Amino acid sequence: MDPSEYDLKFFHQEGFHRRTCSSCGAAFWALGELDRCQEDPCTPYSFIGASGFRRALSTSEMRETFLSFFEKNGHTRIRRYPIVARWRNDVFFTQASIYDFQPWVTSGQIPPPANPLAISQPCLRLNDLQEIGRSSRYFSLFEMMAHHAFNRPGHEVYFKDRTTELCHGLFTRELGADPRKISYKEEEWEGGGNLGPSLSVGFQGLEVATLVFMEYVRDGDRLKPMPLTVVDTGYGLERSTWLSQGTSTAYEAVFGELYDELRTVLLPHEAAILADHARAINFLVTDGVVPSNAKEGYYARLLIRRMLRILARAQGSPDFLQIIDRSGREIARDYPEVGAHRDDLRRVLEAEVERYEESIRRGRLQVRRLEERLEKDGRTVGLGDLVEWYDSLGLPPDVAVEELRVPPVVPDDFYALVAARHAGDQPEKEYSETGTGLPEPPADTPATEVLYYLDPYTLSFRSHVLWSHGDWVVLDRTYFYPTGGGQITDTGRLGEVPVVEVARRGPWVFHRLERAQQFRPNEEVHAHIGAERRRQLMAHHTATHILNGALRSVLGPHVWQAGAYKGIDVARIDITHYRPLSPAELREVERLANRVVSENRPVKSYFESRTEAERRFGFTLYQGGAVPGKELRIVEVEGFDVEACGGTHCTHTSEVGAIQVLDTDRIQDGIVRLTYVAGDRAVIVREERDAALHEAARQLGVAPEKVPSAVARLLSELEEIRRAGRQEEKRDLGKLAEELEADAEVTHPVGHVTLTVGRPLALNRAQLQELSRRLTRLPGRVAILPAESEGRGMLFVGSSSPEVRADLVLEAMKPLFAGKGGGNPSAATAQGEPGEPLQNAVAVGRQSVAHFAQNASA
RNA sequence: GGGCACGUAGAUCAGCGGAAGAUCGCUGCUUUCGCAAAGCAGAGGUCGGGGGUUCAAAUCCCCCCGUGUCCA
Repeated sequence: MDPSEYDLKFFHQEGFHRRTCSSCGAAFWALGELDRCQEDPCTPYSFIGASGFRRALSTSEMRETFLSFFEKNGHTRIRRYPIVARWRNDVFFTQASIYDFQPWVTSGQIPPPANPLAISQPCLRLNDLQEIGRSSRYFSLFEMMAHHAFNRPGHEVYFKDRTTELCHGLFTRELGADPRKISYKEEEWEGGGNLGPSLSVGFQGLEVATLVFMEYVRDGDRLKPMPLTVVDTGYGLERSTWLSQGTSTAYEAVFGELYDELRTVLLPHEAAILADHARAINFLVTDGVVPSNAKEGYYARLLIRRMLRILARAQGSPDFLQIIDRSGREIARDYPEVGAHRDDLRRVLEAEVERYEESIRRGRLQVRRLEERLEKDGRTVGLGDLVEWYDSLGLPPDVAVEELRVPPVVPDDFYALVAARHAGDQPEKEYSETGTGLPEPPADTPATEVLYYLDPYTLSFRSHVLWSHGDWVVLDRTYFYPTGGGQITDTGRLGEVPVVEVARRGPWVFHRLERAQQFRPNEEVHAHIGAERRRQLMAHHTATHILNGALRSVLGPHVWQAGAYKGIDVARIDITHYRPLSPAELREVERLANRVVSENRPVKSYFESRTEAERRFGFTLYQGGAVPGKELRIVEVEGFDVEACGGTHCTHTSEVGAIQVLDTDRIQDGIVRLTYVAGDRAVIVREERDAALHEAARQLGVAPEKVPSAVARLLSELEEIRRAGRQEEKRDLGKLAEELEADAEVTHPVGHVTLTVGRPLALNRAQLQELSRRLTRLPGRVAILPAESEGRGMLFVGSSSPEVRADLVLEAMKPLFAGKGGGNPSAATAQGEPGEPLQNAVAVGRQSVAHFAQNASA
């Protein structure tokens, strides 16, 4: 980066000088005679025991000081975004304040909610978990305070000079830091293909803020200026608070009493981890994460299990749920939404604790069993076993060791060994963007005016062709709904040509025709939307909102929509929930949903500013995931459910007709799918089910409500018949065995072996086996049993004599009837040719038995 | 999204190419005033599903489904 990038007017006006750190060699700007940058490790912490600022502040006070300072300086205060970044598909969590505005705002596609703005954004970073408690300043969840400005050409808000001036003003005038102890270190920032200069703000050994100026796009080796430049700042709330208090670690400053209490029964780093994780878990679950074994849910589980492991080791430590609750109350002072659903949060976590305990219980059993088995072979459990147990059973090594009589030594790099097992894992597949198959109209093509938002009942309209290519047509205005938000496309026709698909990309709505048709630019077309299909889609979409509301009401506010599909035949909603729905829960959900339908509540769809909508309804608006834009389209089922949604909806709930859930399914740990129908489909499904039930009743000759008991009776009868059949077969075989034994050949005096030879009967393998078993029940018995069925010959040899090995007898017989097979000393079987060869084989079998019996006794 | 482990009697699991087992629980009998316990006897299994290899598959291979777990 060119040094001139950092050569700010502000620095010169204030009398800053550019220096080089004598320790790390970095260039920095400072007022006084500093010869090192003011960051660790070049400068040691100098605020421990003495506040670096005018006075000690709590995190609340620090946050408020920051936000009101920037308000005074022309910024708009913005509410926090969820820490689960639902509006992005490249990350799970909000890891910096700028994530809130990526990608739509930073790319210029939509305007920011305010400009400039100030925010304090809770962020989650889980890559340095091991640092928490070891280092004195790491957190999994931290708040990044920030002021952002988005500069468009011709509308510059502010950039480097003003940013630095504001930063300096905050620390010196507002917070009272000694201006001569601040250093602005020159750095480079790069991310997401963008880059620019940045300044790292150091004070008394601590990096307290970073000022990033997103300015360039990387284009090969060259840098291109960005059309929209962005001021991206980040001020650590926890670090600033720590600095103001001068406590020995940041944890004491941030977690206060809770940390002190935990400290009395636990080691310092354990107390820090517990307080830290408890705060992160509160935010995670509040923002809609249900602990699970996949995706964002796994990180919640990871944090929970880390806490539980520490608590399991420590004697007399407080209860997990109590710690969570204590932490939650603390957070609720600043973020009331975190405290609002404490009971629900407790239920979610209770379920998770149970699952953990079950895992550990199973793990312990497994460990004990395996050690016993190994001991029989004179072996012991090795380190590899521990790694395997952790990886596949989730059993931590320290727990496994407790169960072992002869435990292996657990090395410090145990978790590196686990990681090594995952070295060859495939990375996640690239996300494929939708709408990429669409043609590209000329850039100056005007936008399509979308009218389906205004009136979902207009199904016939006039419009003009803006552009057409092959079978794709872009209109100047349209009521056609393009696939989106889980709702599938409208169909219909343009003039006489059927429209089979509608898609949206950028400012245009594309209509795909059944066949290519050339339209003149500006040609007027009469468009008609397929009414029945649209009506069904509207019913399904409104039903989805009603069900979602009912699910949240019945199961609790941890329920979030994790995906949805509104088709013609069925609709689906996936929700976050920690266990399968019980039949009683499902019944309650269905009843509530249908009551809302029959109450005929108005369903209002309207646009509202994002800020106002979020203020009124909170983030549960974003059930459908990301919704860009300054204005949100709100769909409100009056008094029941409010969501930001772009779909077409009924105007009254009674138009939904009825909601019938067809099936529930656990599609992933922590995600339950409901498949359902509404509107005309619900009627049809009900008719079909009714007809099927009546047909079953007719065939059974009972009333429909008696079908279950009739079927149950039928099934038990069937079972009885099968049992009787099996017994009869046994009896038959028993009789046959007696017959055969009656004319058994007794070979003696040699060998004391009694040989029974059967006749070729139509018996299968299992029957022959059973017969042989009966014939060789007494010691010293040998049976040679031929059978013929389906043109094939079969032989079974059974022996209870140690002198005559069934497999060797069979071996002698095999060549005579082209038999293939084998067995063991007590039973052997082969298949081959039937008829005479089989008879010959039997004859050889007799000789073979005699031979073995004689040799043995000789 | 990927790796690994696991699906066998109501429960917990063993068996890992040649005749489906153990422990607990269940039923009946013996014993007891009754219960528990003990002894004896018995019932209970499409060995997750579907393909394949083999004379023969719970067992080996492939594909699904389900569960658990670790990691992104």
